[in-house]
Amino acid sequence: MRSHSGSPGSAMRCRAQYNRTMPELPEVETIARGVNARVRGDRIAEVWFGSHREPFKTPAVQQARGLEGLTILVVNRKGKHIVVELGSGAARSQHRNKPLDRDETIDPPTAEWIVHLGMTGRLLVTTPAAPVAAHTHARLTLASGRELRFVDPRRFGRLEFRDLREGGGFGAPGAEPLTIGTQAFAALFRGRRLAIKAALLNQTLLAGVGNIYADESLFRAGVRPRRMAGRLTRAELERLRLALREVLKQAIRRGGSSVSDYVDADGVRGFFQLEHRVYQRTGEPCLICKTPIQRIVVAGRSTHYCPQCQR
DNA sequence: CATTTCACCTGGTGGC
DNA sequence: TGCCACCAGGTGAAAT
Repeated sequence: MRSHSGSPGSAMRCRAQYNRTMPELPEVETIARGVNARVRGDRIAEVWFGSHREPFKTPAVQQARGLEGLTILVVNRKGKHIVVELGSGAARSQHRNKPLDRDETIDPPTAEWIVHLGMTGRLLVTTPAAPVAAHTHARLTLASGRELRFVDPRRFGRLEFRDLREGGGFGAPGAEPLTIGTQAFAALFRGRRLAIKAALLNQTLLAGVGNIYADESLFRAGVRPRRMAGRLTRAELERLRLALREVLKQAIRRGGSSVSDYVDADGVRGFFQLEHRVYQRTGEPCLICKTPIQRIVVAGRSTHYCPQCQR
């Protein structure tokens, strides 16, 4: 057993280890927007799947068969999932010269391609000639000549194909943190006996919050990560809701400017690191009160907080 | 049922 | 130089 907390060496090691932000709600939102801008309206001409084992929720053969020939109507986000709406594209020609808004579809979708990036997944739009990165698991050749590629070294990502004629569309189980209201937010945690941090990470309650934004929002709300969720006061819950919304919005704003870098190149880089007030700042002084930031483990995840500012 | 723990997976890193 | 243990974390299954 080796303790980590407080050692400046370990904090630096952690930082150096990741030059890419984990895909949580803001990153997925940014990626979905970027990919949408590049591929909407394009037709999937040919599909290649590379992995033999199972990073896929739907078997690769079935996905390939389903995807080929369909037109990408729009790319959206639900929680941490990227949802690619697909249709026959039959009506496409009538609209060829008409600019499309993000949420406008040409015709009703007949299928969906769900992409979850896991920890290290990337969804890239490239030329077919672009070098194929290691751990490329899927390549969708588009009629325009571009390629949509799914790359995921750690294989925590998931790909799923849904035929909407056979079943319903994908719905994230949890509420959207950007739009949930005061009462509904409070109701999520009522009577719950687990740590608030664990509750924030539970995707069936809130969809899209991961380790970074859980820590950052708890810091901004002044709430300790280990507090029992059901024991938070109304005021604390409202502070948390607003802090979470604010921190996610801020990250999305920041991400917007780096979309082009991301989609064509190599990942979500430098999105939000500079804004981190507690995440991976173990041992460094709190930006408010100078108290060293503490690292503990909650719900099996490294958790960072200020013992002075968070009660 | 609610909650907790753990396996999955790879690359970067430090220690020896 | 090389080898190896450790660790990051989203998710879902298994355990409690």
